[in-house]
Amino acid sequence: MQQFAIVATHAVSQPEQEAGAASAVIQLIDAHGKELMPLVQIYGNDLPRVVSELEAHSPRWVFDSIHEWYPRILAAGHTINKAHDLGLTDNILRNSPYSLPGDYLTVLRSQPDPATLAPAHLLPPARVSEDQGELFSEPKDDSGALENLRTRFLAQRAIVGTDERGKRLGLLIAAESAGALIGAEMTHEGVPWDVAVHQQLLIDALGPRVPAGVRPPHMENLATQLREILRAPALNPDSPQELLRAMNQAGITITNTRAWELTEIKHPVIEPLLAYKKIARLASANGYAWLDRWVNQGRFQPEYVVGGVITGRWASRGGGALQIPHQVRSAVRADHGKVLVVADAAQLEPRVLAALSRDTALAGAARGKDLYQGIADAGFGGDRAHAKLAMLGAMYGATTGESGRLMPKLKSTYPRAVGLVEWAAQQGETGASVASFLGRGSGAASEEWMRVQKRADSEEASRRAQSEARSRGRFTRNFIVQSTAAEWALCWMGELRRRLRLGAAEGIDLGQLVFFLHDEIMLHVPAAQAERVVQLVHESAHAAALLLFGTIPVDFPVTAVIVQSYDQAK
DNA sequence: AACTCGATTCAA
DNA sequence: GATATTGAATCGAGTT
Repeated sequence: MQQFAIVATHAVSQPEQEAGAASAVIQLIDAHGKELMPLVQIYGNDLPRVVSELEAHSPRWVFDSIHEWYPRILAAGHTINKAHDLGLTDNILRNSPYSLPGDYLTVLRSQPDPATLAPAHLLPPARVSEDQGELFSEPKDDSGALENLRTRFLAQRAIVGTDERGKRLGLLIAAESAGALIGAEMTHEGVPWDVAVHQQLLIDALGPRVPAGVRPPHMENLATQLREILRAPALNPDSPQELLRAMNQAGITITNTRAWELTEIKHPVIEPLLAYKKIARLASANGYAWLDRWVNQGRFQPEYVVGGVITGRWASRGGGALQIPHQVRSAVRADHGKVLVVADAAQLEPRVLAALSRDTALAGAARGKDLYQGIADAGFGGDRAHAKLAMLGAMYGATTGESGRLMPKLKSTYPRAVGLVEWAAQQGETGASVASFLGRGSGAASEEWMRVQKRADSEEASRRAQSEARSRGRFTRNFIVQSTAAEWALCWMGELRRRLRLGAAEGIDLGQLVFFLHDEIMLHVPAAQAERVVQLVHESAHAAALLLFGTIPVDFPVTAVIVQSYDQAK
């Protein structure tokens, strides 16, 4: 029998707390909400220990926010197996076309911000606290209280159906919550970061360390060169405005100072300028300040914001985890006796499109390891670059240029796949919403957007409406692919975590997931287990596709390599 | 002093 | 080639 353990803060007044009242409570219930044992009271910081003991019942832990609760359990050295995140689930249910209609959905949709409170009419009357007159008492907030969480949990379960759509939605909710567990665990572990290696590469690129606020030696040298070449003795090359002005005065006709535009220009200033920009970026984004701030005791520990992107991709906080430049990846090094297993899904999004659209021709092209070569051989005269350009253009909504010109050819070769993204774009342009395979909704168009569409009364307004419609079309076009790819990645990681834990249960330390980025994962693994983990990574990818789509003729290959440092991967 | 916004560059 | 999705972070420069 499935059991659920609801963890709630025990909302008590200040005097009660000082008198030694419980800080949290745990209620164990079955799927119908029936209580299975008396409330467990938690005192002080005893939560991790109690959770760890109750884990023997293998319940699904219900939290208002895994992100808020799980780190303190991890910090105490414990982990949990399964969980349900009420906040993340609310966010999914609010936008999903698969949520069953009813009071709870109505309430969710009436709250534009993430819900933290159960709808009042679904709750028992609030207990009136006796210390309302207290001048210095905190305002009462029952959002984390047990009855509230229990009601929300049961209401959420009630609007997930048992048909195909309900099953998909249920899988999405389980995967999202598993993702939240994994995110917290990865933050806890951290990416192994060799500070000495990083410092050395900074010295190589920038010169010896100087105090904050002083320009590093190699940058200063280049700045001097730039000032001489441009005859602008006071130039601060860190200011795009100053730089633009100085370059214009030197007779270089440009309108911006973006690196990729500068590469086109022939002028003696370009080479040192590009060199300056490159190391300036390193110094400001991943220099000494970054190391001091974000790497502690050999670990980079960014926070992951699960579901932080509308498409279901993760966002991150702290240290720019979504953009670790290749330049510094040699500093990501396994501890002694360990290795990194770095894996990524090969051309995930077009494969997802093949699965979504049931396009057997595209599935055929995806049969091999290299999907773009498959497309190239099927209709682009073996020209892989063109095939890739066309495919990306279809998924992003390119209309002009090379990519736009290749579209008719792509559409005639893969009518179902291209037809699907075009349908999604059309939906978006009319203000409708679209959804991922598992039912994550894109959200309806904003009222402001609708207003702009309706107005369109002048030439100018009409142009703007057109442009915004197309822009929203590109968003929904990409949404169906990106969001479903994110779901595949969640399932992949979830399956992998399950297998790693099975190993751990048998007393074998298979290492930990330490990093995730859209379609790429990194594990920190005891060297002796590396081959086995690589196996599990492949197995999990296969299992994820099966879990998501069932048996379909689309492959989802992953590449997994065993390396000592991150720069050795691909 | 604290905030916001645009420009830029990095990632998938 | 020049074009299209989603993000984070820093800086300068302007605002409150």
